[in-house]
Amino acid sequence: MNPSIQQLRVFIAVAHSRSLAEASERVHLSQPAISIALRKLEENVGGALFARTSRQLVLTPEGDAFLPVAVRLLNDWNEAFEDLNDQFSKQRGKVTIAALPTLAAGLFPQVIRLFHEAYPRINLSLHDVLAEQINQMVREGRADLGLSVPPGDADDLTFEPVLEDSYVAVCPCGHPLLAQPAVAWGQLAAYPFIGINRLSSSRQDIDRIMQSVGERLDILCDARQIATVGRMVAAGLGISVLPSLSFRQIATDGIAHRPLVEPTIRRELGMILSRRHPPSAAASALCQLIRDHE
Amino acid sequence: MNPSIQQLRVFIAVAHSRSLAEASERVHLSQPAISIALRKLEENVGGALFARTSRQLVLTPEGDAFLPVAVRLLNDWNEAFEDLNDQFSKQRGKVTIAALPTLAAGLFPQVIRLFHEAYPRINLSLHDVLAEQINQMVREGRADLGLSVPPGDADDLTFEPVLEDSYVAVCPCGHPLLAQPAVAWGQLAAYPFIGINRLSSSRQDIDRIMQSVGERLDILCDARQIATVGRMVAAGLGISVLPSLSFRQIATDGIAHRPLVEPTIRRELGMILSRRHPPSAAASALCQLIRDHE
DNA sequence: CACACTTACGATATTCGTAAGGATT
DNA sequence: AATCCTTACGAATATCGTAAGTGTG
Repeated sequence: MNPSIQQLRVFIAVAHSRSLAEASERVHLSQPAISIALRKLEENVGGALFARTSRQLVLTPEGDAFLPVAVRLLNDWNEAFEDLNDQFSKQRGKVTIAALPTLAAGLFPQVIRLFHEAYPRINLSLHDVLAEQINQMVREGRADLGLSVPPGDADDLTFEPVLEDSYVAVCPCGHPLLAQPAVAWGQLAAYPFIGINRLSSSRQDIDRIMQSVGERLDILCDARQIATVGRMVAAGLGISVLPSLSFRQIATDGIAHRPLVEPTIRRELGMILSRRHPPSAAASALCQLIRDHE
Repeated sequence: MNPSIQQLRVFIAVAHSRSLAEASERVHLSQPAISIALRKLEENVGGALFARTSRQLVLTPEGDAFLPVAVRLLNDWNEAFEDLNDQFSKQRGKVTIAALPTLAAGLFPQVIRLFHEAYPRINLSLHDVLAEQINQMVREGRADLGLSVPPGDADDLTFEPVLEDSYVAVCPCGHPLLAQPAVAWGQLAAYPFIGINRLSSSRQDIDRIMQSVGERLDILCDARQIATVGRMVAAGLGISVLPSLSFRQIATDGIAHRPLVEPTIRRELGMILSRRHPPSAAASALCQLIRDHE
């Protein structure tokens, strides 16, 4: 009662070759199979697509008018499913990532390179934004994947830890704090401090910890870019605290770092996914690569 | 290995209702059938279209992107086959007829009315042209059907007789020939003659017959329109010969007719079809109606 | 008789519905 | 307990290939 894709393929092959025998080779079917498929199709549409003369087939006017429609139908069909298949076989696709600047610059270059080698035709789009925006983008489906600190109370987001980072004190060379193997958080209050963006997750961590040890930073100024913090410290304006991953990015002559202790803070970093928006195949592949990376 | 139309239907129904149970009602299938069809489709395309959470289904990004494509695919599919079905069920279509002017005006009005009553949505297009042009139009597929005299030596045309006509002598009232019950061809030569277009099949018939009886018409003039012939005869300019079908069309006061004998000619009229171009369903229906008409 | 399409028939695959089995609210 | 999805299984259907049949050049 219902025409099938296969019947459409048969019709097109027969119409183009005007012969069942030749069509059977194109479609990789036996000649009788072609004959029957064509007959079934004609029963389905309620009339003859071909006029059977003695030894050859001729398209009826209806068949002739239907042929281009059938070709378009089949092409659209194939194209649609090839597209879909490409996406699932990760030969095509797009992944949008929202990552903390620290991770965007720190973890990303290596991961991106590996991913691009594995799936060269998948497009990667990276947004380096702050933690709250990351949560929002993942929540709204504007990003497939977030790379950030745990999202806290958001029950529509999942967090999967990937690596742990720690905070380090960053000082200009020759600074007294560098004489120690490690620096206690409480000691930071004694020096001018170069802060990073108050909205950033690390800054909020830092403020919270200082509060918990009962001290207050002597903040000289805040910078939005980590590199700026590095240069200001190198210039001797003050000291700072950075996640060690961030420090690695700006490590240059003139500054040095010491681990921060009392308390020793582990900063958990990982992947954020939405519960409401399932990950695409490409995004899942990237997640798996990130998991396997460490 | 190959997705099916039914699987596409299921996918769309599930995507729109976000529930297998509800989709099963739309598609008129059992719930397990929906579940399996969806799973098969996902196997076919190589990835998940839905993310199965505890009790509800959520489209994956791939499924979400595919949904509008699937809808378009299915709509195109349905539309194409509905069109085709309409053509075969004669609910739509077009028939182009090439007919001799005699038949176009004589046979046609009744047949057209019957056909249009039976198949109101089929478009009829009529070309009243001469016999040679009819043959050419049918041969080239520009007309589905010819209504004419037998096409002679054309082996790519078929002729099916429908009715026979005879020739009549047409005279103004009071003309001496009207005194007889029938007129012999040989008697025509004695009076001024109003001819019809030399290229028309009836004229060629007439000339041939006159030659065979060894007489020559005294041709006053030729007219292209049969109505013109009628008026000229009525005006007393001369007599004429017309197929009786044609005479009926122009029968008015002032002219009368008598059958032509010696020889008694039967003019065969019928349908011309192409051997190379099979008739459309609509054209076949018209042919059948014409056959049944007499 | 060779060629091209059709029919016949048995084997395989797909699809469906009923019934039973989880899992979640 | 109720709801929803999944799995299991037997039946109906569809599709295919081999083989035999039909008709034309």
